[in-house]
Amino acid sequence: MKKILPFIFFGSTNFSIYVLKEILKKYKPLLVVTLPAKRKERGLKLKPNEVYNFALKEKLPVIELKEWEDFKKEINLVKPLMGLIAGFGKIIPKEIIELFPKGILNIHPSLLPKYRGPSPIQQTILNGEKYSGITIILIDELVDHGPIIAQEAIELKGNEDYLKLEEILGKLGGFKFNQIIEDYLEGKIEPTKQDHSKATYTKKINFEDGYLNINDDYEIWQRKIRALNPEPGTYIYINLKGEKKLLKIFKIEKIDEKLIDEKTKKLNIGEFFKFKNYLAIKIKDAFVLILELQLQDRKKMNSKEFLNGYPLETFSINPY
RNA sequence: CGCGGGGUGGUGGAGUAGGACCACGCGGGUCUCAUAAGCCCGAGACGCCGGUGCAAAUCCGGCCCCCGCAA
Repeated sequence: MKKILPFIFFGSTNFSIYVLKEILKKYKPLLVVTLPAKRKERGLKLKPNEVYNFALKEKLPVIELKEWEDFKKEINLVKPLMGLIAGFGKIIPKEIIELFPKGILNIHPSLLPKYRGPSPIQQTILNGEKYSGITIILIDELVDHGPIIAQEAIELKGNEDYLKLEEILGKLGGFKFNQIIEDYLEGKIEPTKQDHSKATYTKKINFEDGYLNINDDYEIWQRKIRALNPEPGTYIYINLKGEKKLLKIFKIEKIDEKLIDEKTKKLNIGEFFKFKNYLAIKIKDAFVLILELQLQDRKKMNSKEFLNGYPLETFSINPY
């Protein structure tokens, strides 16, 4: 039987859902708080909020946070002992934190103090880290800065993509929370200060970060592709019938040089060629087989299909 | 009403008024010791509704769907 823990859960991303799902195996929150559905994407349509829908499906009380003032009233009604944030996306003001007797915990998908900020998962992959993990902290007024309650590391295989790592860390975060929360509430865990001198920060990922440069190493390409899909995507530019077009790249493989014929070996960086009917390109230190791609305005497809419609001689690299 | 691109045989594309074309795939045949090879033959398509025209994939209006960017 699920135990009701007197806490409020704050979350608004897929990471939040993974965490919450795991917690629900053992506990139920008093309330789920998420950010209001925003008008976004093509046509600025109202995009349904995943966490909100998830909470409804699980029959959990859920509200959308609009004004902090209104939220204060909600707190007075619910009377939570503590809060838990996992992928919320909004900074909680000090005066709100103070309304929770046991404070607000945050499950952050990195080994703090490394990778504070908005894109810890992406940065972990981009930097080719061997380890990742989650940290549960007690929040203070600064972002990802509060003392550590618990931490759990995992070893990375080196082939995780963003979605996979988000899932792994989300589940791990929820699991760890379940393990320690009763001890925490009973005062058996003493929070330890982060070593702020070792802190590193991540920034918001933007579209430009997904650009794949033909003068970069294969390793960089492959990390970017794993870290930055599906959002914001990784891409190169090509000239197609006299026009510059965006070409998104979703899946690549390094071609074993032993399988490359003499003629292909002489290609310059940035030249395309055909390998086993798939599209391939020479970059700085490798011959790269492009498996899945998407031309601007068209659907995602494999490069065999792409070459049916756009033979090799109809396009070339546009190096920015 | 954020900006923009697009819906053509099974797949990817070309085609802005008058014989619907190309590549891959598929079926049949043929060549080969053999082949995801080559050659020959073949089936198969213009998102939906309406309008203008002698004539519409192509022009006009409405609808549906897909996609890139931006936020």
